[in-house]
Amino acid sequence: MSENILDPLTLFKALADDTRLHCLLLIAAEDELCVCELIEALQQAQPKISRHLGQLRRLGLLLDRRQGQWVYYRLNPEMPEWAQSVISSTLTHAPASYSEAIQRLQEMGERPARSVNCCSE
Amino acid sequence: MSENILDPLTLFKALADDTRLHCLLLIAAEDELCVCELIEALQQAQPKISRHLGQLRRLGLLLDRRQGQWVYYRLNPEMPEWAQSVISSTLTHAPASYSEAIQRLQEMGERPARSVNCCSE
DNA sequence: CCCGAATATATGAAAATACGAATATGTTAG
DNA sequence: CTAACATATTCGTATTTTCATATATTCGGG
Repeated sequence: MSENILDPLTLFKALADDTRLHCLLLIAAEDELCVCELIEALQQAQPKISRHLGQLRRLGLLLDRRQGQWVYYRLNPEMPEWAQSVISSTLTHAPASYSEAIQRLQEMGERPARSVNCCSE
Repeated sequence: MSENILDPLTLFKALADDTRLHCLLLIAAEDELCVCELIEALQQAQPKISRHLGQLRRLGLLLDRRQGQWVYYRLNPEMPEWAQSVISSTLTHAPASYSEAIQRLQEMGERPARSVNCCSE
């Protein structure tokens, strides 16, 4: 089941939704984010965020790991190079709504501490 | 009217359809193609091709020019750099269906002659 | 001026997709 | 075990997108 090769159409369909695109860009910029951080950054309902993250995971774009009660999502390092290139090209454009989300992240009070990337904050 | 700035979500929605994606990739690879060539290459109905090309043109991704009875489409050179980068990264991946379309193009008998890029065939 | 070829657009109907609400699962603390 | 919190899933519906068909437009030739 694992290695469904990602084709361009599938990638672009995945990126063709505002919530999914923002999640991916934020995660690409921050390396790893948990669901509650994305909820805060994007000001969207929890089931909505979760549903889209699940979709991105099933497509092979994201990996998740559970740490205690939190689930962290990160880019799948096995994503094809061209796809990573698409994402990073997009990241350089940084639409306004994206910066606002980043700022909300930084202003967010008690962000759950990572035990692996220790010493964030 | 003219310079609606292209944002990532709009681009990805435009690329999230098989017909539009193939048209864009083929045009990106061949510099310029007319509608009848795309019809042959993609084996799709004329109104279908035309509708999607019109959409790509309205979004500012393509430019068209009429030469006699034919209408030629090419990439809009004013497209933002990040968007061009997205397209060219994708082009390097070249899914199977894409090569088949290219081949159909080459096997196509009487392709309309360009007067500007003169001397094709 | 009329005809045929190439291309564009309009019109519903069908299919795909996204959403909110309710609910389920899993984790930690007590 | 139970309460409380974080996250996931299901379901019915509303919205969006696509398609096929029919019709319009533009161009070149007779």
